[in-house]
Amino acid sequence: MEKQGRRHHIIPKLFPHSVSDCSFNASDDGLVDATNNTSSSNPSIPIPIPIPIKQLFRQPKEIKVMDFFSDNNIMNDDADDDEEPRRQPQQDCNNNPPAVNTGLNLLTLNSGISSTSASDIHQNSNNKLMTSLQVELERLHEENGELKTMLDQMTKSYSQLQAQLLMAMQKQAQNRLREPIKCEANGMLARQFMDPRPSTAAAMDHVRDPSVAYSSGKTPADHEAFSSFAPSNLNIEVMSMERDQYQRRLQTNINCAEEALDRSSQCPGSPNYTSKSSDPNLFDDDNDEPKRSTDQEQVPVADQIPFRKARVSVRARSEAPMISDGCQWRKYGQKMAKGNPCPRAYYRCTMAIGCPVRKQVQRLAEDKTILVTTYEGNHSHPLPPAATAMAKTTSAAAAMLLSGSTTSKEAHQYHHHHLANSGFFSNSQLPFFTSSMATLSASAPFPTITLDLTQSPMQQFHRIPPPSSSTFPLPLHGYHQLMGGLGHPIQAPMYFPPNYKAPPPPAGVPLGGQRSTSTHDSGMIETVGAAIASDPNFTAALAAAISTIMGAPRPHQGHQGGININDGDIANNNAARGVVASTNHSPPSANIGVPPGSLQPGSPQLPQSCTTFSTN
DNA sequence: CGATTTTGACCGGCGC
DNA sequence: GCGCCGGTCAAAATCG
Repeated sequence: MEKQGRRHHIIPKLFPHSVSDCSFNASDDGLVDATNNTSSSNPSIPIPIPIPIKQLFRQPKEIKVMDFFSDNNIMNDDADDDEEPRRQPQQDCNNNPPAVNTGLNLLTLNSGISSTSASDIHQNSNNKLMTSLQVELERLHEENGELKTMLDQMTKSYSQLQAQLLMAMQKQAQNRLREPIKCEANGMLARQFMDPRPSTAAAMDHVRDPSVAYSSGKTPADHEAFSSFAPSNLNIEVMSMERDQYQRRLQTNINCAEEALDRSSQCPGSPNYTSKSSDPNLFDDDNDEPKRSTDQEQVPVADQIPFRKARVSVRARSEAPMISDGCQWRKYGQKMAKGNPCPRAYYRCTMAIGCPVRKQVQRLAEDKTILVTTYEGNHSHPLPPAATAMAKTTSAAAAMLLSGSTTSKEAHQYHHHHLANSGFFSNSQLPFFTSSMATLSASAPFPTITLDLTQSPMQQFHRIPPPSSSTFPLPLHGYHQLMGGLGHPIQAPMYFPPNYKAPPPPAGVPLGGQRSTSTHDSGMIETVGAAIASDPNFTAALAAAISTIMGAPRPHQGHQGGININDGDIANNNAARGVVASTNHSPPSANIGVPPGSLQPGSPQLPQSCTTFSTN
């Protein structure tokens, strides 16, 4: 957590007055105070910064900017200052020589003409005024165009984020089905670590969407109503208990989470900058009654669960101090973590001033060849292709995690019975992502999804989570955060309608073998494919997982022919061996010439560009 | 000389 | 209240 006192220290330095090219927020609540940022050229024109739509609509003063096209306001910079006597250009021209300095020095042209009559002077002054007004008009047109562009961008962003919310809502519905089993193993701890914002968002959609609607009150009757949402064969009691916690979070999230999270990581322009900033319908603090459940009651602050940021942790074998993920990072600290002889390095993204994304890099104490990179926050800037690929890949892995990442037998069964047949996010979508590759650690101080790219498929399949870290499917909350956490929007194919309901398990369809031909599957594959194909650096880590998994029996193999990835067919690539062979603890670059014998039988081959980790 | 890294100090959260 | 620990800051050092 950042120190508040120091934050205010830094903000002026990080956020200069000119923010036309900034897409981040400077205020603690994650929003730019547009009223305090006025253009130097024209105080009436708001700076073209990504102001949340809600704020735009809340600021009629700024909408009045368009009134500058009227003659009455042309010479009056402050359109709202009605008390100040307006200067009437025509009147001034009639009574006095033009006293308005237009800054164009138009008078000098006529200063030498002494024989001009009063009417000529009048006409000249009118011409000057017209010229100045035209200049002003053009300028305002340009600024208006910029504002329109901004609005369009925000509208697009809002649409994307709405899709995210819908998807999150659906995933949460699925998680609710999955939750009882998880609770058996993890108790109620899991929910505690969930990122609240998606919960809020999803809850909002629950209210809207009758397909997943359930009461958000806390009365026993509501418990029943909520429990009725779950299948009868589930642990209703646990669901109800969890719902209590969920509702507390919902309450507090509405009031506080956005602020808390935005303070930490959200920025306008960030993919996750949804929520209150870009969606006035969802997070209007003043007029959000229709968005909330009518029977909600305020939860005391004491009941509020501290909000924690979700993190994405990627494990990969690398001798390099840091794997390249396409972003620029600046190291700002290093600490010796307890229980690990290897120092933990702290980096922050420097691709944009004020980008809140940070990452930690540390080697595992158990295996120092494994590099653990933990990402936190949302980028406030466009990502380069490599970073986008990284994000896509991670999100794809997260999707796979959501599809059924569990380590318990029960959960697997449950996943198979209730989720795998849904057709979405089934394990068969991405054969190279086994369920246990991505896990969420409940023992971590933050909800952390861990993408383990270091283990062989059999290891992963039979992996037993360490006692200190229980694993369970990443709930929606974390997933939603994850999607934005790495600074990328959710891919369109990952969206499914809010009223979607998992179809009943088709008889005779093997579990996990259902091969959906929907665009969701193909979209997922494309997403991951693009990620793999476009990032030769992160591919190195990912290729390890791909190669090892594809080289082993796939219990949920249903995707014949593996993955088609653009022009790079992983199955025919060579270079995964380099990563696979990284288990020999040799520098990755030395793995290029690894004999085929070091590969697992059937290991795919990746381009040689994938054989090395790029180091920073 | 600017950018980046290093490193000790500081702060807040948390458990005892 | 105290100490531990994780995380961050910022001055100094280093790098390119």
